[in-house]
Amino acid sequence: MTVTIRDVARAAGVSITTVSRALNGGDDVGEETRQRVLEVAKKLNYRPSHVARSLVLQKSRNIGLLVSDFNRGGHHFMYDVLVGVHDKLAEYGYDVTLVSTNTARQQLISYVDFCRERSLEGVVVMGIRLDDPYVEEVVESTLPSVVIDLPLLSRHCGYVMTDNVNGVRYAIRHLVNTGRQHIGFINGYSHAAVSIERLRGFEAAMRAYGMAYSRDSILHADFTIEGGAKALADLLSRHPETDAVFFASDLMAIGGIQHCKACGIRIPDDLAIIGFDNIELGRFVTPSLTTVAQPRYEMGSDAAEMLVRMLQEDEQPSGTLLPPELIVRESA
Amino acid sequence: MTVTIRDVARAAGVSITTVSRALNGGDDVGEETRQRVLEVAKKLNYRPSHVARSLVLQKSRNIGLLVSDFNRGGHHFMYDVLVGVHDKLAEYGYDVTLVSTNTARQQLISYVDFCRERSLEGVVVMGIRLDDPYVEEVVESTLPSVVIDLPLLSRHCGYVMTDNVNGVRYAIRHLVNTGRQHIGFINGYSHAAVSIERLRGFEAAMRAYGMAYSRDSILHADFTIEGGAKALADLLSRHPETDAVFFASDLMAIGGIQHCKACGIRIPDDLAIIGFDNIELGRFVTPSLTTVAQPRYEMGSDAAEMLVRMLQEDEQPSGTLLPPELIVRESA
DNA sequence: CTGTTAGCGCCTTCAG
DNA sequence: CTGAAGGCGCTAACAG
Repeated sequence: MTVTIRDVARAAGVSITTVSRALNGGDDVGEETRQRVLEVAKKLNYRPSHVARSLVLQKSRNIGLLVSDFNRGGHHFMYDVLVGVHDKLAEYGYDVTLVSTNTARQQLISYVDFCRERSLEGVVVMGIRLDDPYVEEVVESTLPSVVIDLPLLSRHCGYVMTDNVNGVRYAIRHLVNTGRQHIGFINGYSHAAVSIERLRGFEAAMRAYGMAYSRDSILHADFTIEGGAKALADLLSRHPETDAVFFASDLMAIGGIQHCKACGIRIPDDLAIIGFDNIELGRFVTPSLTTVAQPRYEMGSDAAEMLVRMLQEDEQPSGTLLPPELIVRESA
Repeated sequence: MTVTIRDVARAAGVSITTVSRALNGGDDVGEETRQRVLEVAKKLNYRPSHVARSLVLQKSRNIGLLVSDFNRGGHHFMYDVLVGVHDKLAEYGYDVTLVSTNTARQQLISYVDFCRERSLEGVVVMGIRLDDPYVEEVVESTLPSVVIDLPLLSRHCGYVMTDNVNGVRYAIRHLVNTGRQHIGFINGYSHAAVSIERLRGFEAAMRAYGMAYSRDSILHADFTIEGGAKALADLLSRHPETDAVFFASDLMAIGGIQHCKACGIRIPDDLAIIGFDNIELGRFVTPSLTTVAQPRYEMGSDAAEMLVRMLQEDEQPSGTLLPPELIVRESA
């Protein structure tokens, strides 16, 4: 049925060894022998078995893409990252196997064991939260890994994420440059890693641009539309003088827009609004949303690249911050 | 380094064979022997190598998820389907490997050969178009496959897609039930498979509900927002009496909404609008979009299920139509 | 009930 | 330059 290296050897009248060498570019094969082998291999449409090769080489050239909480939202983000990971890995000749924490949990085995069973050489992790029980495993295991969007760093674990601090700074700078005086900030869950960074970015930027702000013009919401609307209502009741608000996510910002519409607040005339994430939706709301974009595809491909270097060049993992981009639309 | 079956055998004082049997639930092992083996295996944290097992069993328990045109538009569609495929396959103990047509093309090998190299037992195909050169290969190869959203059927190839005809019918029925008299239809590319079905559905539904319509109240656009807006303008200039329009995609429908806003046409009072796809965006536009939803996750998991049955029960592939759902919001 | 033997398809010393 | 032999980790007859 399937044609193996043995069939090629027989048809070419040489040994299996010679076929292996000819196909893998060994320099110790006669030129005409090699040609003959190549021809035969092609005629027979021979495909070397990756499984057999993996077994003997003890390398699978297969990398896991661990998705924590697979079926939760966050689609835009995940899909783009996934494509970036895949493309880069394919470029280097690695396959990618989908791994979900759910599956491992079901089978009651650790994710590292899950990967070991499959001889995965490394893992790109995405969608994981700081309070996820897997975090410890990822950081401490010797299985090479690169985490996306969470600053986990260890001997075998690197990360790639957006430079949140600068992302926030770009937004604030834009608001300052367009003459805003009273800038509020609606952040996400206070314990989320990105929230902490974005808060840091906000404070740093406000200081850097010489803007005063009070502690209670910084609110927290839950990353949802409703939460954003409610938080903005809150903020405005405390500080009616507010003329600009930076939201730590687009969804919350859109909630803010809806609130303004309902209250007759004009955007951006009365109030400027900037979000964070650049979800597709932002282009289509009215007014369209000014936002800070994360380079999703690049985050994936850079993570993949780091992992490959760890694997092939034995490079140390590191933390990479990717530059965000301010996308100016109508809302600010 | 890694603990193999041999280590377990030694530690338990039995032969490799016995370990294999004990672990795989063979009934020809003494109960106490089995217990001892299991204990030792657990203590050593032994994990059987899938690679080795694949080689000897000639089964990889690995399925490819072929994504045509990977980096094209950020399809939420793709992501949901992908998750559905993964979950179902994981349930049955299959791994899923990402395969993109780009990669195969780059390596100048057919996608079937690509899968053969990796010993993939079958493939779920998504994002492929009727005019894709891979279609022929998918249909004719003996590699078991299930295609999503394209009715390809052969000895080794089944499909899962949304029942477009009924989806359209639900939309039309809703318009009729809410008293609309002059219903227009803005379809997608005329050669796209789904467009053909949706047209069929439209005509059948109009007939079934006794609604008159003229040929030129059926237009084609290109699935984009701009295209939808333009097509609607066209339609209304030809048929000013139109009081409802069904769009073959949400994006086009949103274009329609924008056009109406620009022209002062009130939705749904003057004109009812229904889309197709249930993209996330639809919930957030104003007015929010009534639309026909496809069961994306189920499409993925059903496709996976069919494939598993083809593999395990040697079942014939078939064509499955999944029921769509009308989601009524403000626009109609 | 248990161990021995023979591979799965491939790569890699080690001898010619 | 080429081939023979051994083995990667595991399973499956075939004997005891």
